Formats: sequence, C-alpha cells, structure tokens
Amino acid sequence: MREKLPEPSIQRLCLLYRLLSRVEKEGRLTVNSGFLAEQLNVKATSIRRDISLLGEFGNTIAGYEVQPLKQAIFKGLGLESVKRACIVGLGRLGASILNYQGFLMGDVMVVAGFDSNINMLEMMESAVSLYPAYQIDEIVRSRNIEIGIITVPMKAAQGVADKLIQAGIKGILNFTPVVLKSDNSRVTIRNLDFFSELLILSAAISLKER
Amino acid sequence: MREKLPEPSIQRLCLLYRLLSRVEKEGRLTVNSGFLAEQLNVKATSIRRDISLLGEFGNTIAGYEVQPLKQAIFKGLGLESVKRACIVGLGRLGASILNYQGFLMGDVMVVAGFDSNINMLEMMESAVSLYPAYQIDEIVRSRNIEIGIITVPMKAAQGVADKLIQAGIKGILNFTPVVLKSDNSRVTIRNLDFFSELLILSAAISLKER
DNA sequence: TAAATCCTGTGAATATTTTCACAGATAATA
DNA sequence: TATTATCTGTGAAAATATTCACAGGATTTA
Ligand SMILES: NC(=O)c1ccc[n+]([C@@H]2O[C@H](COP(=O)([O-])OP(=O)(O)OC[C@H]3O[C@@H](n4cnc5c(N)ncnc54)[C@H](O)[C@@H]3O)[C@@H](O)[C@H]2O)c1
Ligand SMILES: NC(=O)c1ccc[n+]([C@@H]2O[C@H](COP(=O)([O-])OP(=O)(O)OC[C@H]3O[C@@H](n4cnc5c(N)ncnc54)[C@H](O)[C@@H]3O)[C@@H](O)[C@H]2O)c1
Repeated sequence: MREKLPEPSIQRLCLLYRLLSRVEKEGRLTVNSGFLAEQLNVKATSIRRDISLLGEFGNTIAGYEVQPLKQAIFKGLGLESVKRACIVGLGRLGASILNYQGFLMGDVMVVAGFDSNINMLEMMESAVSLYPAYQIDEIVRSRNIEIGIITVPMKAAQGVADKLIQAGIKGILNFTPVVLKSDNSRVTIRNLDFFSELLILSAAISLKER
Repeated sequence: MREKLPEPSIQRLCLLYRLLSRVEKEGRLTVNSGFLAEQLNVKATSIRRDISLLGEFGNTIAGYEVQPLKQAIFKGLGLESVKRACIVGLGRLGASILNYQGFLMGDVMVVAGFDSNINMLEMMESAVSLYPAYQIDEIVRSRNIEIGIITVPMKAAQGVADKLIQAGIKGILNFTPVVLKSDNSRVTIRNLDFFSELLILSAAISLKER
C-alpha cells in the first residue's frame, strides 16, 4: 500500500487523527472530505489524497466511517506502539508541560522528568517520576524512552541532546532556539521555538501588507 | 527585487536572522553560505537562494558581511516595524511565556496580557500591563496591538479569536489544539500545538523504522 | 428499474521548492 | 601579473506537493 508518506501528508494526517478522536467522542459516525477540510482549513482534495495514501475506503454517499478511518490512520502512521517520552528541564516551560493533563491520556506518554537542580526536584509534585539529570542515560535505557522533550536553557541544550542521543533516544522535541546538531541520522529532531514562530508571524503580516 | 517570498524561504530567513544576531554578538564579521547551512541544518544552496531573493550582495572570498546581510533580511521581511503583541490567557502556559525575558528585547514586543479571571490578575506580578478579558477590544485598538497570542483553554479559544479579530488584530499565534476559523482572510493564523507536534514526531519515528 | 444525487479515488496538469552544476567575481599567492 | 582557491548567484533540471476534473460507485428518490 505504501511507498513513503510525504511529510506534509504525515502532518495533516496527525491533525486529522486528533480531529477524528474529537468527532468520534461527539458520537458522529461518518464524515466526508468536505467536512474534514473545513475543520482543518485545507482543501478537500488534499484530505482525500492523504487518506488514499493509506489505502482505500469503501465509499458510501455519506463519506468515510469515522471509526475505520481513524483506525487506518492509527496504523498507517505507526501509532500502535504508544511512545514513551521524558522532559528534560523542569523550569517554567517544562513544568507547565509536565503538569498538563492532556498528556496522560494520549498516544504519547510522558513517563519521566529530569532536572539538574536536585533541590527543586524534591519540592516538585508530579504524577510522573522525576530524576536528577545525571541519570538520563540510565533511566532512558531502562524505561525504554524513545522521545526526549528539551526545555532547558539554551546553553545546556546541545549537551542534553547529546546525552539523550547517547542513551539511544529516537526523537527530540526541542523547545530551545538552539539548532541542535546530531551526527546520528537515526534521530529525528523537531523544533518548536516560540520566538521564531512569532517572528515568522510578524514577517508574514508585514509581507501580506506589501 | 521581489515578487513574493516563498513561505519556506520566509521561515528560513527568520531563523537566519536570529542566527545572525547571535553571530553578530560574537563579533564575527563575515559568514559564508556553508557555515550558515551547517548552523541551520539546511543545504547551502537553499541559503544562497533565499538570500538572493532579497537582492544581491557583493561577494568576497569570505562570503557575506554579517551586518549588511542581517539588515537586508530585516528590511526584506518587513521587520522594521516592531510589532506589538498581547497574550490572552495567563494560566500556566501564558504566564510562563509572559515572564520569559527573551521577549522584551525582541523584534516583537508583548505589551499586554488578558485573562478572564480578575482575581488572578491582581495577584500576578508582571512587567507588562494586565487587563481583564472584556477589555480586549478597547486595549487592542488603543494600544495598536497587531498580534494576539492565545493560551486559553480549548473551549474559550474560538471566542477569544473572534474578539481579537473583531478588534482588528492582524496575526494570531494559537497554542490551543483548536483549529481556529476566521472569515477574515486579512488575519494570519499560525498554530503551535505541542501535542500535535509530539504526535507528528512519534509518527515520524515509527515511519522511519519501517 | 431508471434517474438524480452525492461521494470518493486518482490520472494528469500545475504549481512550488529544492538541488545541481557552473559561470563569473574576488581575493590571496606565487 | 598570472594562477589558484574560494565564494556567490542563478538558469535549468529534478523532485515534491497541490489542485483540477471527472469516472465510477453507492444510495436515494421517483
Ligand atoms: N518560558 C517560556 O515561556 C519559553 C518560551 C520560549 C522558549 N523557551 C525556551 O525554553 C527553555 C526553557 O525555558 P524556561 O523559561 O522554562 O527556563 P527555566 O530557567 O525556567 O528552566 C530551565 C530548567 O532547566 C534546568 N536545567 C538547566 N541545565 C540543565 C541540564 N543540563 N540538565 C537538566 N536540567 C537543566 C534548570 O534547573 C531549570 O529548572 C529555554 O531554552 C527557553 O529559550 C521558554
Ligand atoms: N500548559 C501546557 O503546557 C500546554 C501544553 C500544550 C497546550 N496547551 C494549551 O494551552 C492552553 C492553555 O493551557 P494552560 O495549561 O495554560 O491552561 P490554564 O488553565 O492553566 O490557563 C488558562 C487561562 O485562561 C484563562 N481564561 C479562560 N477563559 C478565558 C477567556 N475567555 N478569556 C481570557 N482568559 C481566559 C483562565 O483564567 C486561565 O488563567 C490550552 O488550550 C492548552 O491546550 C498547554
């Protein structure tokens, strides 16, 4: 069925997956590409194309059945294996993510938090286990953690990334403005830099007005 | 010089702009496309293409001069006009962004915060002015705010967006998982949904292993 | 059972983005 | 001054991604 999913399709399918979860909860049984397109703000053709990359779906006059479609994306994107993640850096941002409930009932589970400030660790309340940063290697290996979320100060970012990669992590979600280096192409890195996003937005606004 | 900058170029140029700021601070006078490419993890050709979209730069054997290049991006992306932004929703995430110092010395300035919980506003310490949410329209207009950062609970997101758009905002940075609707194409919307990013990362990892 | 309606899936056309590959410009070197 | 080395800028090719446009299937209606 598949060659290789285009990156934009992967992204849209993830959004679609989450949309379907919500829609399912509302009790809706079918959706058509027009509805999905409207909800996600993309063209209906893209939706149909993306979905067709996962195989074929019968077609009733009503469109797609929610449950099977969701299931197909689930499998098509390899979400069967719920990934385990850790957060490194439990400051303002890290702690706010850590305590955000949405996580616990997801397709990715945050199972550990690390910080170099040991005193602070003792003060923190958290549903997930917290460890000092020097245990990253040990814990990532022993608890089979595949994803690392980096929310440490800029200066510490590359060092933390190195440790995570060393420990065999497979993916990194990087919240710092640092562009992380990895000699290991096995590791997938995604950057989520608020300030760059703000700058891009600012530029987009200016350019639109030209 | 310009037709219209491609979206990917805008994004890379923003990252480049920030990189140049750092590089400049380190006292470096010139950079070449190879160095920039390495730092940003993209191909050198892309860098040269992006830059060439902004016009031409003399070319010494050393590459580009940092200062003029930075300036060119600055103008090319319309960053001359420092944009004023506000944050709506001062909970865990919103407050953490609000208090993050990086903001105050940037190309975008956060000048106001809003929350519907008035008691909380009185408790909060902040360098920027805080207002109750019902004043959004008034303050956005009077203080010439062009960007709105949305960090309210999902349920409130569309309502807040509507208010901001109503008040004449030009861009929205949306941290909620809600896909915001706008009948007004004047408004640029960027989404920054952590959980979707995590899901995309998770999918990317799985698919890479196939 | 025939007609009308409302979908999906997808070749083919377009549009966009990236990459190649090299001409030409500049500085350093001999 | 000639030679060499090191860059940029950019046509043109290649790779990707989006969109069009419509055939054909399913369901409803008459
Ligand atoms: N706070 C925000 O809203 C915000 C917004 C955008 C970007 N960021 C980025 O997120 C990162 C963190 O920001 P923050 O405001 O949460 O910072 P913070 O200072 O509040 O927290 C950083 C935490 O990392 C810990 N730490 C430092 N070095 C470490 C190491 N080597 N290993 C493990 N832990 C270590 C510190 O003890 C601290 O608890 C920064 O890179 C920042 O640029 C933050
Ligand atoms: N906390 C995180 O780490 C995190 C991570 C990913 C996404 N998010 C998203 O960010 C958003 C905020 O998350 P949070 O954890 O900060 O929530 P929170 O509950 O801590 O804060 C929300 C704030 O918004 C205020 N608010 C509610 N309705 C409002 C309205 N109509 N106008 C103005 N203010 C209003 C509340 O008073 C509260 O202070 C959510 O949509 C969440 O999905 C948060």
